[in-house]
Amino acid sequence: MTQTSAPRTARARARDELTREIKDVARRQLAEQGSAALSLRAVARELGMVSSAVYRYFPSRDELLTALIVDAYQAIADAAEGAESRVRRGDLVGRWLAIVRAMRGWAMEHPHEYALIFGTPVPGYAAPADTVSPAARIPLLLLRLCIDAAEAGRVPTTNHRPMPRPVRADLKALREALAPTVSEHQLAVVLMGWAQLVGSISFELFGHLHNTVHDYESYFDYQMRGVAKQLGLG
Amino acid sequence: MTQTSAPRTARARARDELTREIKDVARRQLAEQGSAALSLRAVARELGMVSSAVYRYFPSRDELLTALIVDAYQAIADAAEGAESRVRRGDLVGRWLAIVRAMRGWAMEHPHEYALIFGTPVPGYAAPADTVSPAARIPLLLLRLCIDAAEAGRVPTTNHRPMPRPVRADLKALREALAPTVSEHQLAVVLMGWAQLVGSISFELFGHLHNTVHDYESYFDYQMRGVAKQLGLG
DNA sequence: CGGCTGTCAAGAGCAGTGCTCTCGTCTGGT
DNA sequence: ACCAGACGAGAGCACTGCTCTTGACAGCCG
Repeated sequence: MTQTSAPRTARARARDELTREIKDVARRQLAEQGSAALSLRAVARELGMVSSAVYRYFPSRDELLTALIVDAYQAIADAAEGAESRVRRGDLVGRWLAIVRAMRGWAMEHPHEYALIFGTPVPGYAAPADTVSPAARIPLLLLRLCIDAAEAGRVPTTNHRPMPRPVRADLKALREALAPTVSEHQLAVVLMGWAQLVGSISFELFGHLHNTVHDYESYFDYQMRGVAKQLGLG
Repeated sequence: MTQTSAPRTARARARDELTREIKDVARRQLAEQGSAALSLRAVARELGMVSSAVYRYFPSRDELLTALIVDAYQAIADAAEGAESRVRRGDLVGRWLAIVRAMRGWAMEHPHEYALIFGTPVPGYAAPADTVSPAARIPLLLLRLCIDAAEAGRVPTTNHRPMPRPVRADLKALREALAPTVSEHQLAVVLMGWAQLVGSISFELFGHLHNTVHDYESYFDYQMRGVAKQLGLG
């Protein structure tokens, strides 16, 4: 019953290792040609095994894809958290910029994996429960940032527009579940900031700014500084 | 050499009709199961022909998909333009809301077609030139709206942040090519508004607001009114 | 230590895909 | 009336995800 990192039996060790190898090869193929081109048979071929053997480790192609999705969520969240942690906690704008730049950087380095988690959901595929907690890491990171901002006395600059009742109700429930100390307005602003962040990266990555903007990085920075201002970070 | 709407020969007429039928069936299959499930063979089967015959009309599956993409761009632009045209031209916020609501409505009715044009680009697929002009229709519509706003003396509410030199250069080139009368700042704001609009619809459609927001329509309206304010529409 | 049980890789096979090539047929313009 | 070109049908190739069966091996219990 020892849950140590070293698996008990040689069989179990081999199984873990092979599972990891399959994921690694799959991730490489995914990175090179995109999710649609990810083929279980091709993975098996590259590993020198037969396709049916892979099914001992992943019951279906979708299952393998889900494992990669979870990994991708973790990887981009690691990048964001890592970058943010290296900034002085009092520097709110710096923390925000660290997060968004890390996300954009990761997305540029792993476009297909980014597309896997923030692009069109794969057809007829419903995200399993395993994905929701990794997916929430960055939003929660942003929320903590805004809580710190609130504690420092900073509030969103957007003039307080009247909020429709159903929106207020949704945000109230969310607030009570996640962060009782922030206001509905702050939550609304952070949610919009999150959408704007992901939308911005996707826009660039999916080519919607082609022939429109050329210095993407400057434009992204400019845009994200604007969002930081909206968030009331500085 | 008569370029009339009625095709010359019976053969040409049959060809046009069949081309249209193929697109219709393909669009239906696309709407039902998404782009990945679009199969030339299935389309052929439904039309009572053999798969190779379809290749007389579309040289490849990608070519058929491109035709559907162009149609989708035109359809959503038609919806947006139609809705906007029914609003009094002096009502700037009304025109903006008409456009964004029409876009969202069309997206909800045709999620897979929306995903085709605003989601992850299909793997290894470079948008052909035929798509760029239909794709630009809505951005240009928004630009005209902002020009009207400028003529009415309305300017973006965002306090004029310093704009990095490369961003200003990009926007200057864009401005001179499209709308010499607007300022770089207005252009920047309309570009961000466009990104926020598409990002917002995609976020909802791709399920990123699951368990977060429940009354999507109210939230969307609330958010888009905020963007209207940023755009300086009212 | 021996046998039983469950895991494993391998192979064959099914149904489906995009796409190509060939082969008759029929049509439209000369 | 003829003939090039368009057309539909069919066979076939290489590929996919996935299932089932078969035989070999490892790990556990008596």
